[in-house]
Amino acid sequence: MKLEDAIKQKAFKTEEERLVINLVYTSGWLSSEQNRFFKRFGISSQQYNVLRILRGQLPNPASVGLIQERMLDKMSNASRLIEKLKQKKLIKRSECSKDRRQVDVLLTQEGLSLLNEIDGLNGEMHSICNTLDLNEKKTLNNLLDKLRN
Amino acid sequence: MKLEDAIKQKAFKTEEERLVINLVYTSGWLSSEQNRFFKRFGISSQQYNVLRILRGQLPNPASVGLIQERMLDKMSNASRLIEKLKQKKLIKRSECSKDRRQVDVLLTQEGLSLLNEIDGLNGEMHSICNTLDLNEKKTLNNLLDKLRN
DNA sequence: TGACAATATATGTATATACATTAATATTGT
DNA sequence: ACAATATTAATGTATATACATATATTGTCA
Repeated sequence: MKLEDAIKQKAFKTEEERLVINLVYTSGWLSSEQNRFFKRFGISSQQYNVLRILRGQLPNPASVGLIQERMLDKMSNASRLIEKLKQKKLIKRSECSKDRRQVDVLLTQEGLSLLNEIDGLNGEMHSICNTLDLNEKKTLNNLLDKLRN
Repeated sequence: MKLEDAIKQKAFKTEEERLVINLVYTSGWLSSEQNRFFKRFGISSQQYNVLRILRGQLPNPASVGLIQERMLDKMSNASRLIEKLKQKKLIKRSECSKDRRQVDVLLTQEGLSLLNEIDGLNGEMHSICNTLDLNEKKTLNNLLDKLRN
């Protein structure tokens, strides 16, 4: 849906104003889509992000700090997400022997299985951008990179 | 910063995967930028959104439902945002005489003044997209519209 | 060594989102 | 008219983010 119709606004003063509002609106749309996808697995998209980071470190554990550093949103609170994932038995936590301030966080077999299950549905998750052809996806990727500079 | 460096991931399997992650990452980045901008005014970007919708209705009041409908993120909870804005004396609420289920929400003079103050800094708020030239902004606007279809 | 700074993680509080439910009021159909 | 249904807003609970602070441990340097 065109932005103006979606938020029932007639026009925007400048291209900049429209872009900022378009970005905010698209963020919300994306977040809804993502959460809807992950809901059937009983996790949030943020928790999925943590699980993927942990898989990327296998067979090694990861510290909370490393997870936080690699998270898509750097300001979020890895500590509490990890606590939730532990309650779901998708990860385990243990004291790091080399530095007792740190904790070793490691995927459980259950967590790994869940990731594998989700992998099988990656196509479905990525289908949210099916409205764009390959060139448009590349252009959008480049523009988003450039925007953040 | 390039996405791969930002989240310390070497490569993505497909353009779709990179795009989805890029969108999520850019959403978080944008949200941080926005909240940093609005912080000095003592409001959140979501509360600003509500104030703007109310100004758009002036001199008429708006119902909670109308606000919710026009919000950038449709799933958020207008009722509680309105309560926060009322505490800050930026809006006032009164029972709607035509339909006693509804409430009339109206900007106060204080709320209107705040919006005017923020208007003066619109340039600063929109400067987050200064890294793009006008054509790129137009292209990005179009691609975001198309993405959500 | 011993004081002080730096680091890693956890936690408290405030705000926002997601979803279900409740309460009051309005509308509809017979 | 009145019973059933729909609509509007508020609220309860769970999750996540933003920021400040607390606690334990490690590192540094005089």
